[in-house]
Amino acid sequence: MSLVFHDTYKRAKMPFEPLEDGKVKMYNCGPTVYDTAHIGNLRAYVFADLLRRWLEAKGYEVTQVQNITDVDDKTIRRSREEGLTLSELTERFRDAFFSDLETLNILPAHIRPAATDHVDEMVTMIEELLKRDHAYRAPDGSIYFRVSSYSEYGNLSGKRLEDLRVGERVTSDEYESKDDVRDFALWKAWDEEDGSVFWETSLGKGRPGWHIECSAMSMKYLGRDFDIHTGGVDNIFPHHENEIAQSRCATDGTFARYWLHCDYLIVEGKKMSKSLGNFFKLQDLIDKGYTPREIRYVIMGTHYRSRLNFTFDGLHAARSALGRLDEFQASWQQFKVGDASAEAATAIDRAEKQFDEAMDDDLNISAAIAAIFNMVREVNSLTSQGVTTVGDRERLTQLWAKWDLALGVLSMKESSDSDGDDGWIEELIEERKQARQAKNFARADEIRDELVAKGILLKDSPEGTTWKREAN
RNA sequence: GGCGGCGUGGCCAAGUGGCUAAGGCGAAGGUCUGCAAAACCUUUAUUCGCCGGUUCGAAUCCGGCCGCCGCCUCCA
Repeated sequence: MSLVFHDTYKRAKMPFEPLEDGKVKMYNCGPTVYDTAHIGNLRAYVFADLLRRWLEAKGYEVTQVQNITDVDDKTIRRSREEGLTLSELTERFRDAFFSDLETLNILPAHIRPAATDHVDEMVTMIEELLKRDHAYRAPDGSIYFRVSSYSEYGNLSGKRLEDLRVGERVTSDEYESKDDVRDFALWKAWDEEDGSVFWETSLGKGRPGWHIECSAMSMKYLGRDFDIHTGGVDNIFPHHENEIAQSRCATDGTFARYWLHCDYLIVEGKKMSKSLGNFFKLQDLIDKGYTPREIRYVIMGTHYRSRLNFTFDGLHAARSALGRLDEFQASWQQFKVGDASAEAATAIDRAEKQFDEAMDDDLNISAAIAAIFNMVREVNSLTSQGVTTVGDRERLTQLWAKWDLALGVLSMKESSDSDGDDGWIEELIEERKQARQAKNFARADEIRDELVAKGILLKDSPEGTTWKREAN
């Protein structure tokens, strides 16, 4: 069984073989920090996290680099609007972004470079491109990459040079200094709009173009050629196409060897937009009473190359499904003393194998989760027959921990619940217990109804009564 | 105009030539319970947008049609 990934460049699933045995070097296109991320943005990082976790589960030593774009048109415009310096603005949203990642149990990338800290590397690369005649300086002082100098341009996105249409969006003013409308900026000469944002370099006074940062930073930390480059499908063109062109032309290398892209997220079947009222940031959902764990489960639950339909039904389904997994884990405590049973071992082994095969197949998360639930059902059934033992529990604990590491959701803490004092609930439960012992069921039911009205569900068992909050 | 994707049970969602079309949610029935809830078990698509074709055999391949959607210069 071998690991395969769908490579956008080859448009096919390809066996994954890293450059260096046992090691994977991966670059994720990170956010432009001009605002807090919405759940669509966050999907890309949940995906990258799942990818990294699975590679690590396979035993690879992963080096993950995720950049922060902290200088571009949007960050500059926004900082001026808010009356902040560029770094004041970008640091605020960068921190908010990191915080969102942590909330979603996304492991921090090993290296998280910011574009503004790597202008020197970008300048060096642009100089090399100029030297090799893949770039030119335009009359306005900006430097552009000459697309016609790279014959393989368009291979990633499947666009042929001659097909690229000059759309209405390309105003003639903005591009009149370019030799060819398809050429893209490597270096933007300073203008009024940039205000105090500029670097004085050998290239002149200005700032880097967008695409060059990812080339410079990925190669700085991962080497000329590295294994995986990820991003959203919207990055395929032009961003990644341009990265490939400038990187290969500057180095003669391969650059990234596997390109993985995740699709968009839509909400309730529609494109997320503020006017439709279906535009959500992480905190918006938490404020509605959903937990980060439920949100992660939903975002993760659809294959990364499919469009994810994010719905509130789905969020509730996640709550039930996770509850079932939690109940399963809790049920291990009831296992009787004894050696591992052959029946349970068979179910557990099969599930482990199915999970591995599913994830190895381009991260087929649906099939992987199905393997978990199949095992849950089989083991529950064995438990009801009194078959499962402490020996089985050991094996389950081990496998569960492995899956948890890979998915990052099994033991993820339910936060944002139980803020405030829950003592009143315990008091009512105690009163009800006494009423029940006195066979005063009328009062006992009254208390239960009262709690239900407040969204508290009771669960009676031989060990006592426990409670939990109902889905809102 | 160019390139590309999608349409599977009430909802979400795997499967892309052949054992009985995964799994989750929901729903129904059962076990348990003072009654419930929760939990657990069982059941829940002769059928994969429609029409043709290829094949011993198709949700899976080919053609046509219908419907939805993405990208085509800075948007994860």
